[in-house]
Amino acid sequence: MAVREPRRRVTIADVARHAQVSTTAVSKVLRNAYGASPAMRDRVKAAIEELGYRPQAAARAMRGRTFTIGVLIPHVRNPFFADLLDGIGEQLGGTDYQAILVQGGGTDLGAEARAIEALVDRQVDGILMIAPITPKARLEEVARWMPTIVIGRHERSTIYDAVFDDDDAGTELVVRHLIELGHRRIGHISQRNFGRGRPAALPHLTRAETYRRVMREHGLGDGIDVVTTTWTEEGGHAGTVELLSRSPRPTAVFAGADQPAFGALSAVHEAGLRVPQDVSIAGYDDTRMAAMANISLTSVDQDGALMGRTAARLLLERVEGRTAAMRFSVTPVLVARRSTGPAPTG
Amino acid sequence: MAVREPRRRVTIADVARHAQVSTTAVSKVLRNAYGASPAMRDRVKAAIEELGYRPQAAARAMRGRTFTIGVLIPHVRNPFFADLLDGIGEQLGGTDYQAILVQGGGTDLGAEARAIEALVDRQVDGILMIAPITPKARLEEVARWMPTIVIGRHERSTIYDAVFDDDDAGTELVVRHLIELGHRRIGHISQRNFGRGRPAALPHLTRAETYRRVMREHGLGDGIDVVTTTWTEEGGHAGTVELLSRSPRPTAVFAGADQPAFGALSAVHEAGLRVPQDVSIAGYDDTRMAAMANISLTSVDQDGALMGRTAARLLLERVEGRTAAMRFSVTPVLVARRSTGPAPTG
DNA sequence: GTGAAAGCGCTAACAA
DNA sequence: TTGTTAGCGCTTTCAC
Repeated sequence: MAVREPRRRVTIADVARHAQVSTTAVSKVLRNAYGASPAMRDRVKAAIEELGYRPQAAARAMRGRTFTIGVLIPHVRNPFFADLLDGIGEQLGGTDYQAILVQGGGTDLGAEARAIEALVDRQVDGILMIAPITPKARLEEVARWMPTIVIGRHERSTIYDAVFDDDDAGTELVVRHLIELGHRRIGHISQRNFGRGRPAALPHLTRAETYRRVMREHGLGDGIDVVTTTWTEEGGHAGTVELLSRSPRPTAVFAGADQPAFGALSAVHEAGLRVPQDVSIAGYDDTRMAAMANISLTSVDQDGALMGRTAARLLLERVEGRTAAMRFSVTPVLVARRSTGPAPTG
Repeated sequence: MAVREPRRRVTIADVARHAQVSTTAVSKVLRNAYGASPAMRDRVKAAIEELGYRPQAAARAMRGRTFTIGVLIPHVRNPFFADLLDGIGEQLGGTDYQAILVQGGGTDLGAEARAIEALVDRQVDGILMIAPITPKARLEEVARWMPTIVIGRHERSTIYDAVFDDDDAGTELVVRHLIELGHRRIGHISQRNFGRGRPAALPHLTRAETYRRVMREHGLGDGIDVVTTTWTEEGGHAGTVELLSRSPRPTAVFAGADQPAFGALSAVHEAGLRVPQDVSIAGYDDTRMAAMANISLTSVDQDGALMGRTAARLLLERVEGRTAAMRFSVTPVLVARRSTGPAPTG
């Protein structure tokens, strides 16, 4: 009972036989290649339909394309990545390309390396890497093999394309916003650095750097206070607990991303303090939860769907043959909500 | 500049030449197959190491396995699925199998069908389907081709394995909890039904059914009020706005899942009502956000990581040859928090 | 225990 | 325009 039937799959040869043509003809029709008369196209298409034929990606991979786009994603738990994936899906919809996702961990260089290799081993036609922590040299090594787009990192490369948010501008927006509200002691939650080498191109490092710069530019060097955790709800919570234990304690926290900001909100709440009367909280990413009325988190919007669409478009261009490197950056917008307010007086 | 180097990949033949053995020998070593002496194993392994050889999945797929597990996921935005994926990753880690994810949409039968076909076309060794809306007949058709585990649906099948939460028990827990708190008019937010045929096996339908049953069993048939939207923050918000417009309005809302529950919280907040003094809100899934102190959402915990681990384990068993069908159900636990409280008197 | 050789389904030279 | 044919990199008989 319930034995797997080794029913043979329909192949290109079956279609050819059924349509009374050669396998070459079928192959041409499948790829919309030159050299097949309209009449033959119709017959082949009819046969494909009747037999329910579907090309096997593995066999195609041996000679040509797999029509597969590999997406490296640190972790699906980050809601901002969902926006990126929406954009990617939008751009790929209607094409013959299918996106497959592989989780890289986001905090484990080895796991990410394995994820990238998994994609390479599976002969995808191109790779979209979302905020990889892998050293640039290795990224370029991969990019030499196959079309690659790196999302979220700022370095210049002549071998792969880059799509990123202007984290410097976005951070400046939030930090200035807080300073204009009268805050002088502003804590910042940053992420542990998991990569090696010179990874200054990663968002969390740019954000921390810009935060420091803007603070100093406003003569608030003494108000700088950075704690380093992971950008999760739990990490944001722990980081905020630490910041709140300072004396004097900061009157505002720039959490670096929405996920840790949610944890920050809960930590402030637990401490019996009010947002924003006692402590202002700001995030980054403008995820959907941030817009909920009971959360109302001030954040920075970087159009994730646009980034995703652009990245996918650039990748398809590369698959089609472009080799010149391109860079695309999104300009972020501050979305001020009720989690930030004037600094408490006194 | 920046031209893609068509540098040939290292193949099994290169390894064989380098180790002075046949390609057959290399293949045997790779698969830990019988018929290779320890001495030969060592030489081949050394050659693999030196040359940096990696097997190409596509070529393997032509004859044997791809060592790839396909995961169909409705949408990465649902945080509960992240728990499932954690469990799957945990179980697959250390094996030679790699999980690849494909998004199916969750609300579009056609998109899901394409996602499943994409997985089949790519010759994965097995498929894990998370809450598919595809008719059972089609699931069984796929399962006849390749090892399949269905997560989240309750139907019995002799062809695929099922891993699911006991939604009936979980729903009973929440609804009774609300009734015991004195609520008589309890609204419920359900999901539109996107599938066809007899999809009574999907979680949202079980939850709605059980909600109705428990209400009636407590003589609260008149207090039943179900609105149907999508299980997103936005959907939960819209559904709650509708429920709050009733007169008399419900004193509690069982949102069916955490995501819509978050939207419900925001809708109640916007209406100028207090949670739980005016309206109690309960979700399902016990996601991390639910535990945040400022949210403190009453929910039902279904151990997603355990479900994921189990599903992956069952799938590997099937890949190794098991054909008898198995079912595994997780017993949910109520997690009462501050979003639910006594019904307002009067 | 070892290796030669056939062949998986498809694409792309090349001939016709 | 059409078809013949030689592989792509691997696994798997089946001799030895």
